[in-house]
Amino acid sequence: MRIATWNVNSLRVRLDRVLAWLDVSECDVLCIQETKLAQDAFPTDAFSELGYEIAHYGQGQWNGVALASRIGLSDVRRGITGFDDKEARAIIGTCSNVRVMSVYVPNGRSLDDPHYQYKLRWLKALRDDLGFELKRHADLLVGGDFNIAPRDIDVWSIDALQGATHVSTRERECFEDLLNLGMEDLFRKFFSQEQLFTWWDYRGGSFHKRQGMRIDLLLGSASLSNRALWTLIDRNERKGTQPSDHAPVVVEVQA
DNA sequence: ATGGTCGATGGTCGA
Repeated sequence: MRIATWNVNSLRVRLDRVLAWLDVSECDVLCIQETKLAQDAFPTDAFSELGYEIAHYGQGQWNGVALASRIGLSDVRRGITGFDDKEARAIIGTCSNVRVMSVYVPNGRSLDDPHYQYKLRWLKALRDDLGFELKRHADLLVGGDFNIAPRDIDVWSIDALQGATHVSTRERECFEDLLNLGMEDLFRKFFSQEQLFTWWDYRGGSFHKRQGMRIDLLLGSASLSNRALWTLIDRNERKGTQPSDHAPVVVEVQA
């Protein structure tokens, strides 16, 4: 069973690339972020032609998360339980007995911005919701754009990012709280190296300067993590015509 | 070569 996460930064612009990538990557489940589409505007037919069912939580021009699955998709829930969120940032469903959530964690903007407080509150609500899900589903996977680099080795230069979001202590503590539920950062189960990234800013040629961050993550519960076989970041998808600023991340799990 | 890039939008804002 192959599961991936990808912040596509507008599915309207990225549709052909996403479909082409699904065709070659042979993913069973894809967690999508930043569809930037209204709920009913998702191009469901294009995905069904490839054999994927869709569950979309759309908002309009911002945010928007979705699940695409070719191994079944049931018990879908939108948003985070007990958290009154105006933004479409989380959707969960069951794909062949694995509970899969696609999340788009708030950016935070800057440490003194109200959006940063929203980010911290959002992460605490996510922790509570995942605790709830873990009681019912031993096999849980959360894929998404976390907008957090878990450790200093996950950014191109910690010195250049002093005082910025994505690396601050408080948000990293919130991320650790997710792991403390019994979740594992699956990429780090296989790779300990630094300078391995999933996102590169469009500005200033960051990709070619190798200035990025690892903020797109796949978290697996213990029972799922134990069956993880391999993982990769498909950084080729950051190249070519009209790429997203994020690369997809894939994990293969023993069925 | 006096300049940051995209995508939503149709003013700028968000990332």
